[in-house]
Amino acid sequence: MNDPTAEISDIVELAPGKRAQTKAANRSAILDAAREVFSEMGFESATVRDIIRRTGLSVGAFYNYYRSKEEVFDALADDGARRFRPILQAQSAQATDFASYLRAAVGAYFNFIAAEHEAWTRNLDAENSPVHVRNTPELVAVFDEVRRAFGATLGRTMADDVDLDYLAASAIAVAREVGDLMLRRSPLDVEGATDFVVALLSGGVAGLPRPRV
Amino acid sequence: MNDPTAEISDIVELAPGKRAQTKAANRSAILDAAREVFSEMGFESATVRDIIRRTGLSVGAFYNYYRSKEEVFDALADDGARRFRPILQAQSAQATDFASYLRAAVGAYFNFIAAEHEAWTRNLDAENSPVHVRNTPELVAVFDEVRRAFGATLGRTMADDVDLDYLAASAIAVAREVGDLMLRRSPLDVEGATDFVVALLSGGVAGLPRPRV
Amino acid sequence: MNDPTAEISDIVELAPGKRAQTKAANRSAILDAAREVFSEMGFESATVRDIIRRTGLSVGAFYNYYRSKEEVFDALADDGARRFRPILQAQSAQATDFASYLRAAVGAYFNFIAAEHEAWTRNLDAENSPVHVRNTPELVAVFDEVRRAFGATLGRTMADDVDLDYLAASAIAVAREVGDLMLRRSPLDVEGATDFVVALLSGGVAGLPRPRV
Amino acid sequence: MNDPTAEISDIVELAPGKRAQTKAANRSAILDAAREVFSEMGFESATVRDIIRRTGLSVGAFYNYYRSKEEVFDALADDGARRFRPILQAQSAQATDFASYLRAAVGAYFNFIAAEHEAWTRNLDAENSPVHVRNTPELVAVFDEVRRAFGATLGRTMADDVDLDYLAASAIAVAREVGDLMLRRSPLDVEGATDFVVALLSGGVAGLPRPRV
DNA sequence: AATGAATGAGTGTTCATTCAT
DNA sequence: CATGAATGAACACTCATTCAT
Repeated sequence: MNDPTAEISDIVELAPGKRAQTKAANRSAILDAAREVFSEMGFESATVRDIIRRTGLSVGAFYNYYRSKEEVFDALADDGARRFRPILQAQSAQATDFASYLRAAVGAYFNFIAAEHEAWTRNLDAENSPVHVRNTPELVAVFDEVRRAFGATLGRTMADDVDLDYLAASAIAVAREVGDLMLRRSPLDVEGATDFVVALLSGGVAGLPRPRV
Repeated sequence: MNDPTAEISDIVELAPGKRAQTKAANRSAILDAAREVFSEMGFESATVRDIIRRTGLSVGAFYNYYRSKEEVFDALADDGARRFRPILQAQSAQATDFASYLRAAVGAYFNFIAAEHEAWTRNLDAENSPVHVRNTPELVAVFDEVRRAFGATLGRTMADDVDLDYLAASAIAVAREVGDLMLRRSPLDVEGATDFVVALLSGGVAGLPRPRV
Repeated sequence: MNDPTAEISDIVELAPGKRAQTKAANRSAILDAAREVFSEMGFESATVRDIIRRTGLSVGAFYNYYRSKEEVFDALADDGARRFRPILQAQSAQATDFASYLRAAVGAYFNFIAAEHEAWTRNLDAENSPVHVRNTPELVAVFDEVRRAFGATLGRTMADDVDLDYLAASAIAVAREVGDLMLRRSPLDVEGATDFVVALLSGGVAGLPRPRV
Repeated sequence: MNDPTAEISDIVELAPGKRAQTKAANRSAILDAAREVFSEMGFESATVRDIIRRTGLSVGAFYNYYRSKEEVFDALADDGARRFRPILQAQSAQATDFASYLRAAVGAYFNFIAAEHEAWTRNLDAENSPVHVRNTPELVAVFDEVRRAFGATLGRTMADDVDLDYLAASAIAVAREVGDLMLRRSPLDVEGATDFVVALLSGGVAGLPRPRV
């Protein structure tokens, strides 16, 4: 920055914006790596070196993009929320009753995590992992969003004398657990998982769909 | 202490069990402190010093009782499981159908965590806590047990072509979430929470009870 | 001590001096254990607990007999020297020339370590041991004694224009090394080892005896 | 530093090797410090902090260069062996009989330790040191090499019915002891020490040279 | 005296973060 | 901006020693 030759070579060697592109690429490379690493080892166990190792960058570079390990973690949450919220809202905008909202929201969520697949590996090996794994921050953010949206939709649909807090928490928990399990199975069956959650939360055990073997 | 003979035997010979009493007290003090600390900060973030600080003991004392940080963590799981499993089994022994088992199991769980109250403070301040919170190991153990029992009961009741994995995971997640919320509320309403969970899982949103304000 | 019944039972149950006997026995039990442990693990690696574990006594008892780990170590040296010095002196009293003194001294040393056998296990597994083993303090003391006696005898025998320091150090080193090797072999051959050392130091390689296979 | 072009290239681009130089310097500074510290206090007593204190570096820096305390210790052995072995081999290649090999080997060893002087300070203050001193790993490695070479040469010269193990161990022990003493004297007399060892091992006490006072 | 739980300074090692190059 | 060596606070854990019983 205080090196004038840098400016020149920028112009000569790089297309305009090329540097900005690299910057953005690095930022997101770190973010992606962090998502993986935090998923696999949890926030505390993950080291900054674990993260940058996957990017090919240097430790120093990490601190050029994020001020701390904590900051990437938060950025991850922001990122997840920023990308999922619009999807969720779009999907659920036209929902009129609880069941349709539920289906839209859960479907959106499952499609989202299915798309992120790799990155959301998260609990895939939770069974045998050292137990000390952690919530990806994106989940937290997403859950907050879902919780809010849920509350709103429910308020519109049902008499608000139902225990909304309990219901929202329950629905989110179910979506989360089933989502994790869904990712663990192959082939990936988003529709089946969505059907299950919607059915369970709408009609209870009695209305549950039969899985196709 | 409230045993007058203790004073006498103290002088002549060691009060039988006096030392053992202190040891047991310290052991459980460490266990309690560990439960709190792991709840508040998670396994990784929690330091051995965090734990012993709450007991007034020394670092060395910690290692007199547990061989490692890991071991207290495991002991916590054992402890929780050991105390809850029999309760759970007793309660659910006579259950004949899914609904009755569900009610017995969930009721047992909610009563258990309600009784542990203080100790199970767990996520009570999760909202404002440093985000990096974690599962208490006891929960893990208990959940495993519940999951197993659930599978068994369900097999008896329903055709086993329902997605048992999804269902067990969902039920456990719901019980957990609602249980946490329940503890956060006052007055404590175990019955209400139990009703909610049973109703939701049995009949879906439609059958949900109305909360008494 | 402030327990009057103890005094009584001491008199009733134990022969007079019995207590003193126990004390002496404990002292030497600790000493023996320490010799073994220091031999096997070296001073630094050996822990006080390692030592008392072999005596059946308690940590506290250890500090009743010795003020510190260091003190047992020193006591070991004193002990070794105290027991070996008279033997050495008796054996070498009538020696008139270097060769006869050498034979007497080396023989005495080899017999001594052979007798202590077990305790002097010392380097027996030095080859595969973690390298970080240490000189038993007894060796140090014994060596000092040998060195002194050597100097004296040599002065009498040879013109003192030979390099006494070099010679004494060499002879001690040879005795030590060969002694260690001797203990490693079976059957134990004190005479053969003595012959070797005497021959080597007296007449060099040329005069060496042939080993019996 | 004494390279004028360095200044220029420093500004434009990193001086090639400048960093590498510092790294190498630090590495060897740590190695040297470790040699001293291990010599003075032994492996167990020596702390990593003791070592780095002498380098002015930080604890962390130590682990930048060596993965563990153990590793520096081993590196020390490698280092010593790597540097001495070729010298030893070169010196002893043309030896035809035991006496000439002995002279070449011992001479090489004494010259080596004399050259290393400072570093090999080793036992110089062993007399008043905290007793708990230890073999520098380099000695171990070097001794192994000497032992091997000795066996080979002796096999050629003498009937192999002499006790080679005893002889090799003895010769090595003598060289070591005399070497230590030699370093303690001033002026340094490598030739005198070599003469002594060769004479003692070849012809025994009888053939010993007279020291020049 | 004997016991063994308690103490806490000290050890090896890790890792987020800084900064000279 | 990138690099990666340097830093040092912090951690889990050990162990000589003390001391109440």
